[in-house]
Amino acid sequence: MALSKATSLEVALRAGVSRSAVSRVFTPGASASEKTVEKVRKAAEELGYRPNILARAMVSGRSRIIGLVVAYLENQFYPIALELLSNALQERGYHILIFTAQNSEQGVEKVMQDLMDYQVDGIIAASVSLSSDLARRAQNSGIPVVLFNRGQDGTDFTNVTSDNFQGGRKVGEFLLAGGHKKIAHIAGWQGSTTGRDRKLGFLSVLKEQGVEPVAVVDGMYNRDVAMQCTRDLLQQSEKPDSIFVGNDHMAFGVIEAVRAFGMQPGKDISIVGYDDVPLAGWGTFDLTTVRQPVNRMVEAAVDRLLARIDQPETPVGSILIDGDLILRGSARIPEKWTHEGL
Amino acid sequence: MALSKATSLEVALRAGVSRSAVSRVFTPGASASEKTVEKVRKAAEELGYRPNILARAMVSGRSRIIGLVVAYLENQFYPIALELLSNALQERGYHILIFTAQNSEQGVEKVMQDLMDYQVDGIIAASVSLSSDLARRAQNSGIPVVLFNRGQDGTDFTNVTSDNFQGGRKVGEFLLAGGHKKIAHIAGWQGSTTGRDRKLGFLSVLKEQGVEPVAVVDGMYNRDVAMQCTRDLLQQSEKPDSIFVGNDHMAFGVIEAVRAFGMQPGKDISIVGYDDVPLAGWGTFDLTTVRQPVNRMVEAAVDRLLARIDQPETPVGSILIDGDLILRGSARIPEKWTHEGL
DNA sequence: CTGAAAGCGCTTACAG
DNA sequence: CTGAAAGCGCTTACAG
Repeated sequence: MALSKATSLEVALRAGVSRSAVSRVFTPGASASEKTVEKVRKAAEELGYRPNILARAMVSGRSRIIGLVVAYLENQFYPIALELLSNALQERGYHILIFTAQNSEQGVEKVMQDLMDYQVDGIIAASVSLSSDLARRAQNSGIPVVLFNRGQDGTDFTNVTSDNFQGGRKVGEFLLAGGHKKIAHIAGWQGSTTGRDRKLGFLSVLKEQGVEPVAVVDGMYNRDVAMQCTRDLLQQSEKPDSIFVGNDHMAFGVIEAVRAFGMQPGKDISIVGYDDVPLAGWGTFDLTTVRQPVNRMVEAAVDRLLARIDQPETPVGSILIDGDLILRGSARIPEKWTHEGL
Repeated sequence: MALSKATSLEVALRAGVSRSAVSRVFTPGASASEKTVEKVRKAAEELGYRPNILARAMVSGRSRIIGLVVAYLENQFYPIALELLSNALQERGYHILIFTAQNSEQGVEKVMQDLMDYQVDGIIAASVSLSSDLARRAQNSGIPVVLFNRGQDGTDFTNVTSDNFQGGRKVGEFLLAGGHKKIAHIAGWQGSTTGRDRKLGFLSVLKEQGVEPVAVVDGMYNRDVAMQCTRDLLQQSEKPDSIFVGNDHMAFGVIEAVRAFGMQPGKDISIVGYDDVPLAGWGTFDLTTVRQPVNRMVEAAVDRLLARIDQPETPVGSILIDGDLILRGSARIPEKWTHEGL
């Protein structure tokens, strides 16, 4: 009944030991005799006692709280990642405190303050549009940071991404092998490394094979922008026979725009995305796309973050995770390819 | 530089006042002379001081943390709600700690313990499948709870939902006015009040007008189940000319299944959903649906929760928010209706 | 292994 | 309005 109202002192009294003993029983790795452990556990159970994490945080300097900075949950990739991150962290005894970032400079400032006010043990920044300023400032304050699905030009931070350059290359090879001649690219936001790397990888293949893209534009990771780009492309004299789109979220809009022109993806034109969010697998879109292995990305991010929390000396570093091209119906598949991927 | 490392004592020393004075300056509503405020603010600024929320929480008993229990972020309604809830709470000086619920009984138990360990000031339960057990136990421990998008048979809790019964009625009236004769319902999970109320409202209208539905099945809020139900319905001798689906997430699957039969929603058959998530507005689905006014639901939920935190005596109660039927292309629109809704 | 004591950073009656 | 003191619930050296 008196759930979580009991304090360690009350437990100590009932168990006939000191508060120190109670604390030790609830501290993994601390030494206590079998007898003590038993007495304390019994008393704790009867009183419904659980250590107050906040009090523990004060003295230990560990809040067991990870700040997650996100924005733009409309792109399905992020909620999925959030759910997996939360699960993984919960299993390790941490929880996620959400910080929704406003993009203004003021916003970054505010988020940074909030993050520090709550004494988070670490930060996962999963917002592509987030100023890397935030990461730098957290780092300066000694708070470990992991950039999730967001690269970094310098080498100051730990970041976890899929291998965007290689992913872009896979799409290039796929489209060329499929005999496409008029290839366009509606890129991810060029202010982000993900957008740039995918583009760079993609274009590097075209260049090697001597193919000049008919168009390369910035879709800004924005659905409306991507749709408008598509309409523009389809009205050109030199219509593309294929479009590589910087992420799935935009690609769904591109498919919609293509259909509005009476064209059928996979038949009249090939569309390829990036992410492989669940929607991509729906028959409605049936989108060929490069899979970002969210599970492994989450695992890596959590591993690294907790490692840096436990041992601040752990070196930072970029983690690149390989992602497969998933073949579906939205793009013509080269005859000699099996359905097993590359 | 020494961000957030400074303590109130250091600020006090530098400002030439006591720790109490510093505390008062940072406590809204506490009394301090203009002079003191000025001196303290200056010293704090120079030291980069900010009160430690965890320490404050210990003595004040207020953590400024709200536990949000969610699951199934694949249904777009939830991430959208999460983002809005987080924004609204941040504005009021609170933050969301995420608890992803596993559905097992063990899971509920674990979530409950975690929630209490972190001393959350309040709980928002936005998981339809969450055992109301959790809500009850939190309540017993004196933690205010708001059920979001989830009703409650008793009247013990504060819950915020759209007016699901009326919403169901609107769909019924709409389909009948459109001249539909063979009406089917793939309902939301019947273990939830949302699923039940929508169905009840819907069927009440049919009954009033003496129309017997051709089928009423439980779609479980599961896309695959809904698709299978659809296939079954379309293979019956008495095919439906319209289907009311318990939420948008299932409706997208229903539309897909319908198209796979070579039928066109809005022409060969009318499909109506519930929620009006962003996807519903995409041309690809163009789904007629009842809008759940997430903004207002979030506002109400936050208002009520914070009210109960500040004044535990605040009575609980159900809040019903009216939602409009949004007319789009997936269902035949009665001739006499304008496009302005009901 | 165990307990007494100090301390984490803050707020809140209590006097003045 | 202001400061000294006590205390929030816990952990961690320090002796024993």
